[in-house]
Parts: sequence; C-alpha cells; structure tokens
Amino acid sequence: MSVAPEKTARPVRPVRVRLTDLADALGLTKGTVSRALNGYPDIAEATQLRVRRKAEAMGYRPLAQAQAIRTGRTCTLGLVLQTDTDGSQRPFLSDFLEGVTRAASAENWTTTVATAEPGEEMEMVLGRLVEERKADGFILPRTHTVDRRAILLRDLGVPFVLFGRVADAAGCAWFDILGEAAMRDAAMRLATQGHRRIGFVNGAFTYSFAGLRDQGFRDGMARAGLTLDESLIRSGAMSREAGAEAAAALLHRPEPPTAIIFAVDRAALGGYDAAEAAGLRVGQDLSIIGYDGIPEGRWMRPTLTTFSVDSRGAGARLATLLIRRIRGEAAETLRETAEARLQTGGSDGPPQRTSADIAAHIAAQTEHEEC
Amino acid sequence: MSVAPEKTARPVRPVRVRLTDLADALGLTKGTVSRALNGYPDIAEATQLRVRRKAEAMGYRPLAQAQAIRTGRTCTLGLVLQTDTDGSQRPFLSDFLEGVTRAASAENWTTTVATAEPGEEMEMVLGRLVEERKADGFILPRTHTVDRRAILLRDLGVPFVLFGRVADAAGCAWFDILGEAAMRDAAMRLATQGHRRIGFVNGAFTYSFAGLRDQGFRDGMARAGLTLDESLIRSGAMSREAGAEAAAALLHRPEPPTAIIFAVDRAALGGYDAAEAAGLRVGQDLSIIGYDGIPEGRWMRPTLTTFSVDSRGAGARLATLLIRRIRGEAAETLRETAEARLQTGGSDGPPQRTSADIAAHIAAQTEHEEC
DNA sequence: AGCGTTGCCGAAACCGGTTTCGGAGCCAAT
DNA sequence: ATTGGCTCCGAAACCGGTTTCGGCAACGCT
Repeated sequence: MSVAPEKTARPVRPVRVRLTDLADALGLTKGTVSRALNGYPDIAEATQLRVRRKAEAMGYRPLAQAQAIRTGRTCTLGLVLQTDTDGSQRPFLSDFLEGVTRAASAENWTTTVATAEPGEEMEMVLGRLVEERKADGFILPRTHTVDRRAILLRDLGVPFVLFGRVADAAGCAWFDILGEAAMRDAAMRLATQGHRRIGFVNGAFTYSFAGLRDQGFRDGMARAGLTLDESLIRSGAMSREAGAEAAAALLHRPEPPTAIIFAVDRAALGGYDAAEAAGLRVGQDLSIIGYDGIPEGRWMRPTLTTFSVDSRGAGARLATLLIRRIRGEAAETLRETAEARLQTGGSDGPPQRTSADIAAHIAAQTEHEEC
Repeated sequence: MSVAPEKTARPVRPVRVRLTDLADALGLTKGTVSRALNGYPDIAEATQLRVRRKAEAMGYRPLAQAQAIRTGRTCTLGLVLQTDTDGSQRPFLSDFLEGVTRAASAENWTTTVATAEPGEEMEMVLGRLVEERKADGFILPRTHTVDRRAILLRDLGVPFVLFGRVADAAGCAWFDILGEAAMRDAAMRLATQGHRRIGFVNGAFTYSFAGLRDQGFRDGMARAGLTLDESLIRSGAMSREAGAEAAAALLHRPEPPTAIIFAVDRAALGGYDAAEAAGLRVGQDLSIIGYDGIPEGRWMRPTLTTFSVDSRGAGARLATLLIRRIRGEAAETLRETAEARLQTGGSDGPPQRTSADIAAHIAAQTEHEEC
C-alpha cells in the first residue's frame, strides 16, 4: 500500500535483535529473559518455553563477546599450531581444521588459531591468549612426551585436550589414534606374509606416539613369534630424507630386513628412495608399511600400504571433547581413542628374496660403486 | 543442596590489570585513561605519555571483547576455508595460515577460522560470523571469477581482502601473485630452449586466476614469436588426474607439443603420468613447467620446474592489508601484487624429439597396445 | 575588568549481556 | 488473622571498557 522509498535509507548493517528487544516483545525484563534462556531454575517452565520460542522466532543470537565480559567465556576454541620444522602436519592440517571448525560451529562455537614454534614462544602465545581471554580452552596437536604446553595450561587451570596420549596423565583429556595397534598389526601382517626379519623405523621420541608405537611393534613381533633384533630398530625419522637414511642403514646391516615398518608415512617414502638406491623392488624385494595415510602414498609405485588416520574425525572429536571439558566435565572422563584403518597398497607382500640374498645383492652393488 | 563450588576454582587465574586499576594508580578516571590510550586530542600530551608508560609498566592489556561491545570491533580476522573438493589448497594451507596468524598477532589481532563448502553454506557461515561479530573482516582465499563471497560482503559493508584479483573490482582490496607473468616467462623460457609447439593446460575458469594465466601464456607465445595453436590449450585441470588426462589429449594430437605448461602444479604431476604412459621422458622428450611450488614437485624424477609462490608471505600481506582496510583505508588503495619465483628443476630443457617424432612414437605405441 | 576561548579532565551514560537481591503473590500451617 | 515458605519475576548492580557532555581553570582579547 505504501510508496515507501525510504527503505533505501535503511542502514547497511541489519539491525541485530538484542536481549532488550526480546524482553520488550515479551513484556519481560532483560534479566528475566536472560535467566530463562540460560535455564535458571527460578523461571517458570512455561515462561522458559515462551521465551525460547520467541527468541527463535525473532532470530535472537546472543553476542558472545557481551556474554564473555561477565561470564569470562567466549565460546571460542584455541588452536595453536606448531611451526613444525619437519612439516609433518602439513597434509593433515586441512582436514583436521575442517573437523575442528565444523564440530565447533555445530555448537555455535568458533575457533581461533595462532602459530608458534615449540618452546618459549609457544608458551608466550598460549599465555597471551589466555590472559586476553581469546580462547576458553585449547586443542594441543602433536603431543610431546613431556608436553610443556599441557603442564603450563594445567597449572593455569585452563581447559585443554591433547591430540595424543601422555604419561603424566593427571588433568589431561585426550583423543588419540591407537598407533601401537597399527604397528602391531603391521608386524603380524608381515609375519603372515612370510617375513622373518622385520625392521622398524620409528619417529622422534620427543613425540609421545613414538614410545607407544615402539611397544606396539615389539608386541606384534612377540605375537608373531618372531625374535626381535634390536639392531633393526631405528628412531627419529620424521622426514623423507631421514626415513631414507634409516632404511639404508638397516639394509646395509649384515642380516638386512626383508620388510620395514615406518611409524610415519613421510619416512616410508624415504624407504622407497633407499630401496631404489639399493636396487631393490619395493613390494617384492623389500616390503614397506607406513602409517598416517598421506596422499603421496597413493602416488608412489607401487602404492604405499599404510594405516590411514581420519584427521577430520579426530579434529571433530577433539573439538567436542574440549567443549565438554570447558563446560566442566572432568578431564579423566574425557579420553577417547580410535583405530587407524589399514589401507592396503602394493608396497608389501611375500618376500621374494631372503635376507641373505639382499645382503649379497647390496654387497655386490656397493663393491660395484666403489670401482 | 551442595556447597557453592565456585570459590574453590577461584585463585588459579592471575588477576588481570583492568582499566580501573590503571586509573586508580594514576589518580585519573577510567574515562580519561581510556581516551589517553586511544589518543584522543583532548588529553594533554604529557598525560598521554604518562598513561602509556604506566600502562606498559603495569602490563595493562585491554580486553578485546569488552572494547568490542561498545566499538563493534573485535580485532579479529576471519578466514573461511573452502572445503575444496580438489584439495588444491592443501599443501599451502600450513604456510598460509602461519603468515596470516603471525602478521595478525604482530598487531595484537587474532584469527578465527571456519570451514564451509563454496556456495550456499559459505554465505551462511559468513553471514553468521558477521552478525555475531566474530570477525571484523575477512580474508577470502581462492578468488572466483564471479565471487559471491565478495559480492555478499561488499553489500553488507563488511571489509574483506581477496587472495586473487577480480574483474568486478569495485570495493575490492586484494593481494595476488602475478600468475600471468609466470606463464609468460614459462612460454618464453621454453621458446628459448628451442620449443616451437608448446601446450598449455590451464586450471578451471571458475577461478579468477585462469583468465589471467591464459592471457599470460598467449602473451608469452606472442613475445617469443610463436604462433598459437588453440588446439594445444586445455583448461579445467585442477588435479593430478585431470592434468594427466589433459596432457594425454594434447600428446595424442596430430602435431603434439614438445612442451606443456601447467597452470597448476598438481596438474603438472599428471603431466608426468601422461608422459610415462606415452613412453616419453620428462625433461627430454617432453618438457614440463608448473606453477605453485608444491613440495611433491621436488620429489619427482626429474624434479619439476615450477614457479613457487610464497604462501607464508601472501598470508602475511593479506592480513596486514585487511587490518588496514578495517581501520578505514579505501579498498582501491589496498591492492598489492608479487611475483612467483622460478624454481628450476629437471623437467624442462631443449627438445630432444620433434613434434613429428613424438606423434610417430605415440602412434606406434598406440598401435602396439591395440594388438 | 569583563568576556569569550581553549585546553584538559571528571562524571556519567552507554554497550549487551549476566547475576544478585528482594519483594510480590499465593498457599498451607499455626 | 498471622506467620512462614515457595514460586516467580522485576529492579538494579555489575562486567570492562568507550564516548558524550559539561565544567573548571587559564589564557587572550577588547
């Protein structure tokens, strides 16, 4: 009916519905409405319902910052990424972030990320974020054997969730993938294929997963009834180069392995390099099994047999656990694990050469190179 | 009824220095102190100095959320990642994020990230973040030729910065890498090496970079004095598989190229696959030049010649540009570009076979396969 | 001396919520 | 009829800042 062109003068930003607006529309005071929405017991059941319905209808969304100034809660998850020198988190980060942010926003929480190198700076950044109330709690990826972040936050009384388990478990909530189970299964799988000398290239023991995977490997060997040769175990390989080096070292032993398990896919890729350098065919002369499920594995020839972890799922679980932690649940009740999924490729199989064969081959090759 | 538990949780958090504390210590009112810190002209120079010094000494840090409720500014950058089906942003994300967050926190800003798939959901997420004032502005990675995010935010009057240029430039600030310059240089480089038939496998035209790189390639061909064969141009290759397919199509032409430029490294990796399938040696029979600088390129044999972009730097520039935009600078004055850096590998070089040679080789091979 | 400026700061309102306190109304028990 | 307890909600303080307004003193000017 109206010829109202003044609509054009409407401010660009749509008017937000404030608590007061809601209260006015309901004929209540904002205090009452606030308590109704937050489920205080001194508000009549019927009123609570009425308020909730109206809030929904009017599209009311509380301003987290405004709530925060009184409650101290921002509804924000903190995620401080480590600038990892070995780039080990690269391929997963995208999926992981998606898991975290999606789970967070499902609860109407947000995620703030920061970056710091492990050590001093990391603690500074965490401290700053806490002091300025930029995050209500933290997700700590890449758990260290002795994790200074966890200790710091625990002392500060700030909620956090580890991606990875830790020995000093008091006050720690976590989510983790059972890497030890994967290492165990890998050893047993190789044993079933007929391998008797199996090497193990672990990651760095500064990370908490290394100890677990070491145990898992030993467990698998024991279950398979194979004797463990300590000289076939290496650790500290977090990169392709390091993996290649470790694998080469194993292959040059007097009794080399016919198969090598890598605790980290990146290192497993190095295993291919070492095999190539030694003139061995991966999957035939040398079996390789990795862990992580990085995409590069599928592009290798033969494709890498590995245990893939669901990074997106992990991120999602961590986010929901952290939210529950912040809401007050005890850390001890917030511990979850999941299993990695075996993703078979062509990099493992029955040994086509014996250990002695390989040793002879490599000896011949080395001699040849020296000419 | 249980005893109120909140008293026990009390003492852990260290006491923050509030504005009032500062004011008390200075013998001023909090209003005055606030204005002093924010550089209002009605506060004496001397007083401002005194206040600033004291604030520093007492370690005062304003609570961003508290400021926000009055000013509407959270000092927060928004970054909504697209769940890209082609995984194209994967390898860069880590560096990119580091650049953004580091630059942001240098100004004492924080970064909140969210995830959404392009389209409807993306706009929902942006809208929600804006309405709930979770971010003061946005960094928009992966600019589309027609970018709905930019249009939405522009209409809403919300500051944003594009990673990539866009034709509909009004109100758009951006940072971009000059992909067209790289494509041009690639063409000229190959021409100098002696190539005369050069193929070009572009990315998807839904992204704004594709048009630019197309121009760059044509420009390079013209400058090199080579005639352009439209049949040697393909587009839409964002993945390794798609790159392989496009490259294979080019190689099966009557007069195949002796070199192919890829607008995207992932596609370039597919070029290796196509070459291998065709029995051609990369770098000798077929030259390949990529763009992006993904780490996998360095692991290919021969290593990929490509133009590497500094993702960390890009993130950092985008963050600072966005902050300036939020602070009021005009979008038109906030446009920056940088160049990609040529990273020579072994995948290009003087052609060791002519186009006719290759055609014959492939014909023979195809015939052979048909037997 | 009178008067208008100007510089500088205090007082208080304000932002959008949360939380404490107290009181009105109702009912049952004294 | 008074008292006491309960339920339910209004009023107002509060959180930690920002911003408006007004007033006091010192200054310059006629």
